[in-house]
Amino acid sequence: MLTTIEHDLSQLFGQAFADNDLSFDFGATVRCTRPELGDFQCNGAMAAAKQGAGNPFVAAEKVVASLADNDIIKNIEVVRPGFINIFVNEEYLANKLTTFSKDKTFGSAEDLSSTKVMIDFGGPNVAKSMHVGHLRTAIIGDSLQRIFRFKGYEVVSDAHLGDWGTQMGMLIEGLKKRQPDLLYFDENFEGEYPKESPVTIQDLETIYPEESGLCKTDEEAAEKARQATLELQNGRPGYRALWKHFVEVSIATLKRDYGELGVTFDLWKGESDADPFIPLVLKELEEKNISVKDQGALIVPITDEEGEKVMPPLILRKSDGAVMYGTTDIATLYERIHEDKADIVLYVVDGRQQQHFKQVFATADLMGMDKVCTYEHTYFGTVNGKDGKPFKTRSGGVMKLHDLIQMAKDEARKKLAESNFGVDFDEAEKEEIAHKVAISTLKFADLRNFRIKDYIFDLEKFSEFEGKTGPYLLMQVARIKSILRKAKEIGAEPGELLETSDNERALTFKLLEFNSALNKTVEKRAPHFLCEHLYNLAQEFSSFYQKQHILKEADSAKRASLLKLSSICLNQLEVGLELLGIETLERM
RNA sequence: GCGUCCGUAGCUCAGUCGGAUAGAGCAACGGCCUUCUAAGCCGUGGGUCGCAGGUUCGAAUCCUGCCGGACGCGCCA
Repeated sequence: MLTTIEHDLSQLFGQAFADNDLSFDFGATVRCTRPELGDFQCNGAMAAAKQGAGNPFVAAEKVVASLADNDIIKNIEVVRPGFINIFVNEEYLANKLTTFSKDKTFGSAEDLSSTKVMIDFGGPNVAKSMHVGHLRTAIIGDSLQRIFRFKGYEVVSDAHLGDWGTQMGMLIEGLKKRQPDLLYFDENFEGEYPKESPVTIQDLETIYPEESGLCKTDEEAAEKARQATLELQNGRPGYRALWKHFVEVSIATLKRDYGELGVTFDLWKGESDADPFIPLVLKELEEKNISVKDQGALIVPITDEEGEKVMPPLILRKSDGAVMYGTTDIATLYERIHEDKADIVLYVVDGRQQQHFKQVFATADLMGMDKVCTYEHTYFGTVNGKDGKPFKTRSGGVMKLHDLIQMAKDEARKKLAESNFGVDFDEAEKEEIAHKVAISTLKFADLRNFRIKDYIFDLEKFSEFEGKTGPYLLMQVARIKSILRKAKEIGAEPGELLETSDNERALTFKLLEFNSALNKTVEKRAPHFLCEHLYNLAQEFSSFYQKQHILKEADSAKRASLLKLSSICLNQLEVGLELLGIETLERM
């Protein structure tokens, strides 16, 4: 079992506290906030004092005096009011890093394969092409699925297409207006419908916004769309056949867009797949007296313990009989629990839907689903433009994802052309570099911000290649690879890690922080902790490599050790970037 | 009106189950390429952590109130 230094020290100190009749938990030891004072610090004595253990300084000294013999601590000091500062010895440090580096996951994976996590992200809608609004859920969701798998969970991701709501009725009515003679609209038709779709994705992308706009002002058109939706849900054959074409055409395009981003899903299910479970859910809700009729609709009132209404109810059936997305969400959750046997379901969906998920989850709780499953709205903030309003193009339109990627690529190409590098690279490699740099820029710029907060994403940010960015990390990876290649050419290979020197100390500690960064990422479902770690790691390497010329090191054992340290660093950077969904380059 | 979230350097953001002197990137200024990739490294300046109370040996972090901003609020998703 691999244990971190923090863990080893916490055990050691915990025992010392226990030996003084104080709680073991006071032994919790963390990295020191002030590196010049120590590598690690234990603040337990002060916490103990608060709970009546007397003078914290005295308590700390007692604890230190009763520490067991160990090979970890080089130097220890008690500072008022009761801090215990620890320096660890160099040999222990090198051994620790050697042990961790031998594990593919740096000791962070656990056997969690019996816990099934379903991650619902993407949520693209049929007939709508991907735009910036879909960027966050795709990037964050994809990163989370990679991270949870890496940690050892069984993970299933689902795109959960928006394919069952009123927009389907709008599309049907919109198409009927344009091509009324299609046999899908003939109620008396009983033959086979064509395999070939009557519409392209371009058609759908034209029809949807027009109809959607129309329904906002034209009550008659809106009513027709609602009616068509209901008929579709009730199984009218022509509508079902048509709808299937809409979905297939859309998925093909979505797969292309997600492919460009490097995002994949295990399942391409949609709201419609929950349809068979809707009757089951409605029946159970009725039998348990959870649902009630109200103003012609079937609803679930959301109340607190006293029965006071705390928010609007969840609407299961509209007064016209059609179901809503809350209904399909409940039915989907039901399916995920009863069919898929999910233990945890994460919804990586915009924070503006918090109330909706509270309604859905409250209903699920009433049905007792919380007894067998944990469900969370892993929400994220809005992507805003420089004006603080949701991001738009200069002309005020919605920025398409594809265009966004092209812009980032153009900038990357420009930057590559300006630099001294890559002059001898062929066009294909330059193109690969431009693509990976562009994707890394977009992904890192998004992931480095704490999920739940809104953030400003302006055009300049796409072309930001300096500082705390994706390309910076790709650069460090390329540099280390280059060093290792050159080392190989002169016959130098990574070898055994020697006792950690002063210049390697910060880098070594940083490498050993991978675990806690990853655990925090998992615990909070927030990849920015991992981003922060990887950036700091890359910086530490840069700093280390600037101060010490590896290939010019005359002592071959020392050189082998430095190469080893570099290769561990490379490995951790590559593993970490992969968890963010960022692909690395051999050179750039 | 009710509810949710946010307010940290000129700008963009970390840090928030209480710890020591609040960090990073960008922008500004000053150094470093005949030396492993300068998309880099080293350094300088820059802060009433929205405001006011409270709890504590100790508060950006916890509690209360206020101010400012974003978002959501029965038959769209």
